[in-house]
Parts: sequence; structure tokens; C-alpha cells
Amino acid sequence: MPKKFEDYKEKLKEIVKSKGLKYSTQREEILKVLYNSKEHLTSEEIYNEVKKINRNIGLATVYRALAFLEEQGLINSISFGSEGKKYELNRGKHHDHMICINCNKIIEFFDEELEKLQKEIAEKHGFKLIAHELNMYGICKECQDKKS
Amino acid sequence: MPKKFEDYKEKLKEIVKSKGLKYSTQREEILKVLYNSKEHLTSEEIYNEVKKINRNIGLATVYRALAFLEEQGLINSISFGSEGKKYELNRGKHHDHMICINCNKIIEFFDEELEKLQKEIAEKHGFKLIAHELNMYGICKECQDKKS
DNA sequence: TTATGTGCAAACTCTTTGCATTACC
DNA sequence: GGTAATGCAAAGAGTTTGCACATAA
Repeated sequence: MPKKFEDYKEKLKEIVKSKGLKYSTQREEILKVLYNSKEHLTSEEIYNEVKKINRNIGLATVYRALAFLEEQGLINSISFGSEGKKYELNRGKHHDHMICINCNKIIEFFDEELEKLQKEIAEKHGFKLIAHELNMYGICKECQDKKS
Repeated sequence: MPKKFEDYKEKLKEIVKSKGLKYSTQREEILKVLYNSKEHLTSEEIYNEVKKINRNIGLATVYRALAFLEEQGLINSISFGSEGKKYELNRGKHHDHMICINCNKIIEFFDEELEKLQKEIAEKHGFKLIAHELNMYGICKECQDKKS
């Protein structure tokens, strides 16, 4: 079952506390925007969204919060093409991306075999694999249908 | 056997001609810098390198040439972390990257099985795969040895 | 000759930083 | 009360664009 926002909020509180930092509603609001979004959002999109909740928030705060949240592993970023850096909530399940070069849609997927194979390849090179990011570019089903 | 620079130069000439554009030594010089480099270079690094050949070249020309060369498929770019966009000559063989998060070294590799598996995964989603980019992050052999 | 490519500088976009103020602990 | 976080504005970095000039075809 999907995690509730409270779970992420709790995690944020723990991190902040454990580091002797202070809790702020701004960071929470930014996290909430990402929680509520199914899309991957740019910093500016996040800024615009969070402004709907808190009209006084500053862009600098968004940047600082995003950097912080990413460092703490609460969110992830992905960047490709000319679309710039985009953020998503780390919902705990690693996944890779298929990106439609026609409509820019991002499809998330996970494949066990793919993960295993990568680990094997890394080992073969004596490389200690920590993370990876795979972006597959192409045309999604819908765009293929539309074009024909 | 590895391609000579003349081969790339020839390809550039063909492209330029076929598009009714004009040949310029600047684009050639930039291509040469990438040909001579085993590393992935940022725009600024390329600018500095090409200045050694042609001290009058402008940064804007480098940006315009890189965009052009990438569009034409002569070079590829890869961007990750905070290192920004880096370029490499397209030597005709697709490959993926292992990136050492300690020393920033980039190790290129190619794995047939991995390619096949991706194609299968794409098909399963009705996605028409055109290209992909896989970056594996971790610690390279040398850095592992150094740390122990 | 004529349109493309270049070099320069200015403009732009995105992101970061300094600083006074606010708000959490 | 003390320190981290914020909001604002200014500064920075990286990239793009306008324009006059140079150059390939």
C-alpha cells in the first residue's frame, strides 16, 4: 500500500532532528508538492506549485530545500535533454525511465533482471556499484498510434 | 582499426555539403579536439583546448558548433551530477558509462546482453526504443584499492 | 556576390550567495 | 536567546542572441 504524506513528513522530521537542525514548514511544503505530483517537476514548476500553498516562499528557499532533500535522499533528480533537472519524490522503489521524445512523457519501470545484469557487469570491471540511472529514449505507444 | 581524423573530417564535409551549408575550420578544430581527447570534455574545456590551435575562436562559436555537431550525430553529450554537460566524439560504437563518484573517472563499457534486455523491456511496454543512456555510479577499482 | 559562419559583447536563464529578519528549539 | 532557515536582491555561472564583419561557395 502506498505511503501517506505523514510518513515522508515523519522521515523529514527525524532527519532534521538527528542533525540538530530546525524544522521548517517550507521544506515540508516542497516535499508535499512532490508527494502530490505524479510528474517529474523542475525547480521552477515546484516553485510555482508551492506558491499556491505559501505565496510568500522565495525561489532561493526552493533551491536550498531541493538540495537539502536530495542530499538526505528524500527526493531524486533526473536530468536529460534540454529539459533541465527534474525532481521526484523518492517513494522507496528504485526505477528507471523511458522518455518519449515526442511528447516528453516519462514512463517509470523496474526490471529485476536488468538490475542483476548491471551488478554483474560492474563486478566484471572491479567496479563497486552504488547507484545507476538508465534513461531509454524512444516513442511511447500512444505517440506511435497517433502517428500512424 | 581505429578511425583516422580524416574520416571524421570527411563525414563533416559531407554533412555540411548535403545541407548546403559552408565549411568552417572552427567546426573542424572543435571536432579535432574531441578526436584527440580520451576524456569527456565540458564546453569550457573544449574552448580552452581549441584556443591552443586557434587563439581567435570565440566561445559562442564553440557552443554553436557543439550544438551543430551533436545534432548531426558526430558527437554525443552526457551530463550527470554537478559536473555539467560533457561531450565526446561519436566513434561509432555505442557504449555506456561507469562513473567513479570518488575520482570522477568515466569508464566506458558495452554489453551485448544489456542492450538486448533493454530492447525486450521496451517492447514489453509497447515503447519503440531509439536510444538509451545508462550511467552506473560507484567506486572504481583504483579508488577501492587506495582506500583500503 | 550572397548567404553562412564567426567574434564580440550584451542579454538571458538558471542557480547561488550575502545579509537582515524570522522562527524554531 | 541563540542558531538555523527564510526572503529578498544582487551576484555568478553557463549559455544564447544580435549584429557587423569575414569567408566559403
